Amino acid sequence: MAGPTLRDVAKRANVSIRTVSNVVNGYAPVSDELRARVQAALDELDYRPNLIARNLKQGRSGMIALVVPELDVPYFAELAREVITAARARGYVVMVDQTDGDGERERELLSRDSRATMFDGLLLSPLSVSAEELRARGNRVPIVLLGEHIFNGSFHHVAIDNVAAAREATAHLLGLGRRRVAAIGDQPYATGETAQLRTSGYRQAHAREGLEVDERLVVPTPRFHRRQGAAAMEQLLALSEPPDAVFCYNDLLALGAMRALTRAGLRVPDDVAVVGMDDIEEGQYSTPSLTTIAPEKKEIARMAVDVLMESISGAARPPAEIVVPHRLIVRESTTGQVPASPAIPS
Amino acid sequence: MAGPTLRDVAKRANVSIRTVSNVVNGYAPVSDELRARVQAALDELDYRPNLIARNLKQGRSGMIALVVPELDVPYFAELAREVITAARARGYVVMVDQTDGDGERERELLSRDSRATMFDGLLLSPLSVSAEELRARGNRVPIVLLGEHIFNGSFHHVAIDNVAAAREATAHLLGLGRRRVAAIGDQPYATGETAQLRTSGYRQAHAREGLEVDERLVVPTPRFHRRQGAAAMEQLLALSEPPDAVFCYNDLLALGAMRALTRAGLRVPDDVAVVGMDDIEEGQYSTPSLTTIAPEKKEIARMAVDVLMESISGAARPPAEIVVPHRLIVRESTTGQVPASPAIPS
DNA sequence: TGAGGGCTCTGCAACGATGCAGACATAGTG
DNA sequence: CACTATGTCTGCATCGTTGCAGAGCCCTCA
Repeated sequence: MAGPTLRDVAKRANVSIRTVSNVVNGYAPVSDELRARVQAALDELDYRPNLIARNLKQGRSGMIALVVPELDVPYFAELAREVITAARARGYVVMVDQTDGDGERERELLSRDSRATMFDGLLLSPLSVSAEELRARGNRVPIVLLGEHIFNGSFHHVAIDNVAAAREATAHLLGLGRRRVAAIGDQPYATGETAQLRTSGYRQAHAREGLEVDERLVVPTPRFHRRQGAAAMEQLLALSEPPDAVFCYNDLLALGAMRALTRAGLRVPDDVAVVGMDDIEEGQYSTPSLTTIAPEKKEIARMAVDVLMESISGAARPPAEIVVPHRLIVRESTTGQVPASPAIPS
Repeated sequence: MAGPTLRDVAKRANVSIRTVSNVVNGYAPVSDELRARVQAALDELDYRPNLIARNLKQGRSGMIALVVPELDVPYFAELAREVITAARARGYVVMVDQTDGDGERERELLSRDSRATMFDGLLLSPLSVSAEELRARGNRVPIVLLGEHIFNGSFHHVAIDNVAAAREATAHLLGLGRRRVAAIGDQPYATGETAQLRTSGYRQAHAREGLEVDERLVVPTPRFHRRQGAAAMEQLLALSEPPDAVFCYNDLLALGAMRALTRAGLRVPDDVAVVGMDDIEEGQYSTPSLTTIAPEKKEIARMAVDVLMESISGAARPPAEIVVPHRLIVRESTTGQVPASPAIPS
């Protein structure tokens, strides 16, 4: 099982271990003749460096960890993809773990014998654990938070402007003349403030138009899956005055809501217009396709990895609050117009 | 940056390094008094074991790597989720990497200085690299293949019975009285044989009914995304005698195909019935919901991790060909019937 | 009383690699 | 020709941990 070590190669080539190491790494100058001899030995034994040993010696592992609630939620899958790509570009590999939004699981990360110490840095997308808690457990590993708004600024943090994004999404619906615009996804009691920020944007959009928010149209959901979107939509349809538009706090909720609408025999957007957030690929292919707020996922990943790398190299910058651009992408679920061409979204 | 080591704790508690190690690991018996003293020192310094050093000493890293083509393809995201969960249950963490189906990237894995040596085992879902190649590069790390059929049996391999699954899917359509059943996703020239197995099942189903396959209805696609599904469907619709049903080699192709059908003003399943494969969650919520072949993803992940763990512990079993169950899930895209209740799929 | 046996605790070596300082030979310089 | 610079190559120490062998010590029992 155990492969040959530098020692084995050295013995075979009749040189010192150090010289073999030099050849492997191309470090110090080595005469052509010796290099050839060592290389031959390397090839014959099919030497592979033991990266664990190298890591120990060098004090870094070349690995970062990405912790998300659920990897099979498209937004996180797409984000993970970008993070892995960005990390690779910097010579890092990414360990991915999931917490299922379970606070316990998130806290485990910070516990004494968590594997966290194996990584040079952590990218966290926390749901339950507050920044306070994170800070309290003085972790030695640099951390960058993704997508959660943390007021006290203890950590680097990368996200879109949630208030503005929600405001624009809602304004889009109001701009279409809809007057009973519902919101699906509020989480008034959650530790994570993202949902609250979105609700706040939703309210701002109404305020700017001088409109009142009908509180019955603001539906909280414990999670952000299709299932909850459908359930919330059914609840809204049961109202005496159902909504004529819905702003959902993510695309999955929106897709669930659309499904419920279709089942109820209602047409989207004719009867009810729907907007989501995240711009997951699925929304481009749904029927109807989904109007949404698109965060620059590539940018989020790139910035997060960049900032993390910086922290790893020891730059003791004060925690940065990094805001990544987003934009509204209008599709059929609000305008009902099939784009001229191409027929297939890229 | 560097935290306290066993040495630091030992100095502080005035004991040997070895004793601190014993306390940390609960190994040898340590008197209550000493244990308390050491524990105090551990707490005061907030000691965290250096897992890299531990790994080096123990010769194992507690990490496996999962390599998939694209993490943002729902099937792989869902699979990754299960793999991570299964691995965690066995005390392992999972490094995830993507190859984008790029043969180069897959081969990189096997190259001399790939990080592969850092892991105790590899779970591979290869697209381009053949088993031959994998075997040729004698990697020292145990490997389990996912979802590719490898005839020569050089590696452990976990997958569903692709031929049977495709046959059942096609038989379902034929059983509904459809007579022009198309197939989207053939890859006659691909190294990976999965597509070919599915085509073979598709043909078997026809043969069993004594039906001829119209070769124009078998549409190859370079990849398995929504985009290719839509394109293939458009191509099929342009035929003088378009199909009345389609078997797509995965759900994404099917969703793309449905999208193209809807755009073309056709009704699913009335005009064209659609079946996919993979049972990704999206198919439950699409309009119409998608009939599909559901592989036991949990089981695939569990088996793959189990077999890998076994190889890691040195069991030199001959490469196992593990077949995981699948089943046909009938939804609206073929029967057109909205299930009575519940309205929301679980 | 003294050999034997637990119980605690310790020190050394090792995992496989790299940093560093220097050895040795050769070449260059005044 | 002595002396320094240069180019190659080597050995030792080290990263932080654990395996192993054994050192004391106290107790038991013949």
